[in-house]
Amino acid sequence: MTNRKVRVRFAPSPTGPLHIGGVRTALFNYLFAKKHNGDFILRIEDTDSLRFVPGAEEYIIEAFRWLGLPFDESPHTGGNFKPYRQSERKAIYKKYVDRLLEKQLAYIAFDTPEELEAKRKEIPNFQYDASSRMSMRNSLSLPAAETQRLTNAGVQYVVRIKIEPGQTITVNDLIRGEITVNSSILDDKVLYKSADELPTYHLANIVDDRLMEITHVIRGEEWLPSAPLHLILYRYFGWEDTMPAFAHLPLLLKPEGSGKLSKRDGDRLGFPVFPLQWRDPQSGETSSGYRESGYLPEALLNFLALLGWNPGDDREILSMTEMIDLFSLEKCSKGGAKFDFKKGEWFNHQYIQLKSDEEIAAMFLPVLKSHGIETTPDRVIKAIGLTKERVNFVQELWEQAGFFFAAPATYDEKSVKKRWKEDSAERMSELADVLQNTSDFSAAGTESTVMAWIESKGYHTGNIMNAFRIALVGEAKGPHLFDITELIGKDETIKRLRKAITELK
RNA sequence: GGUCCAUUCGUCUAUCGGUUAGGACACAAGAUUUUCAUUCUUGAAAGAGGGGUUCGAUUCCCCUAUGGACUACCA
Repeated sequence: MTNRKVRVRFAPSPTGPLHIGGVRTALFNYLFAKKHNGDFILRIEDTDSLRFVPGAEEYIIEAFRWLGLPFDESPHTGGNFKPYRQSERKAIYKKYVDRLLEKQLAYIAFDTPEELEAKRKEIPNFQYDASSRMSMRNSLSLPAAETQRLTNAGVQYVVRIKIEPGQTITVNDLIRGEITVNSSILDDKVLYKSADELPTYHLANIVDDRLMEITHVIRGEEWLPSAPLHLILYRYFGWEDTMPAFAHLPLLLKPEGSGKLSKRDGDRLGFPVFPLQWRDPQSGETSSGYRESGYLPEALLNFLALLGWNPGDDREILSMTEMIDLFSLEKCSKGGAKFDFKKGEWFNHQYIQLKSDEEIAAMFLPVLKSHGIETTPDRVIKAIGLTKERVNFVQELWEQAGFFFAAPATYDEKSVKKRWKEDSAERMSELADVLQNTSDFSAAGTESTVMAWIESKGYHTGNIMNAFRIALVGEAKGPHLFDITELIGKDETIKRLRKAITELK
């Protein structure tokens, strides 16, 4: 087992958009695989025909493409272990179900959902197991001929695993150590449904992991309670020698209060819980996505990686190669992590600073266009160089740099009240004249001209400059004033001064 | 209810028996600045509680409390 090639899988169920917790699970799988030069596989677990949502699989594929986590094998990229969609593996599962039945490690049960529900109402804490199975309708309690008659008649049934009570089951978890339970607390889980000829998760999971030669199962903590069942299944099949190692990741929790992270939290606090925007085909309801909210995939991944894992030192900004290099399951924490989206915003800020002005400009161009701005790439790049350090998201660039491309439509009331003095209109008028006669309109040239003028007149620098800023920007914000004048140019600068003079008086 | 898992600043975390318990986000103050930000500096901020083991426990064990997951013919 030690010399087997590392192979891990991410196995989502196409029942809706990918949850951010799922993205993190996938990321950890990816990091682990790449760290060990192994394979990262996508397997679509669509064994629940009732909950299938159209478009969900495409969403998953698109999300991973955006995130930049390529699969070595998947329903779309193919591979040596196809098919990778469980609904296409029906025949395979049937074979293994029959094997369990033959070895009498599983049995056929005819109890209908209604009967089971009635039973649960009748008996508190009812469990379908060794203590109760003989009083139910199944191939263990019924005469063989009757079982035969019912199946022949096409009566729907399920196959249940036959759990031997009183056994001590110990599962070794790479993150948590040994977990021991008594098999008596396990119930005879359904492995297969005749209704759709599909297995349930538990059976499909074991069979596929075996057949696909998965070496490590890295999944969320919600699977911990069923790990003993999976171990028993491996034993029943006689596959314990190649059984994958298990690692159960801590859960992502609500930012405040208690409970696991849900879509509602995102709506309430204003952050996405899905990588991409999702429109529910049933309700038509739209949920926001990280991509549409302006997150850079690298930033999202870096942020997510540090929720439940640390590199072993104080570094926080880590490239994908660094994360792969440093990753280890031993460094994963055991406790759940509250989702601090504020820190996610900070990560995005950091990654925006890491990008070149050209790259950011390319992302900002559509935003400008949406505001009806036509301009040259060169101007956009320069404007971004002056403003990107102020923003967490590309979209915010409009607030911080929009005035480079359009004169203020309105003037911020507060700023005007505080900075636009009684004599401001008069001073700005004089300033406009001074600028009109300035030949060198570079930032340095304009600055020395204006400063000399202020000094010669004995004006208060702050008063002049603040009023000037309001005229150009519309409020008391923005980068160095003469960087703005240089970029918007002489004509526009003077035009904005005149406009402010008439509008603010 | 039962089973399992977890528990260090508000949050993410470091610490693998001996530390002034470190870093980051958020927060506060200060510096810088012609504005607002950024940036920089500084500050406040933690071992759930109780028993053990030990010369010595945040660290190991037990109990309690709290939180979480699971308990479907869902994954």
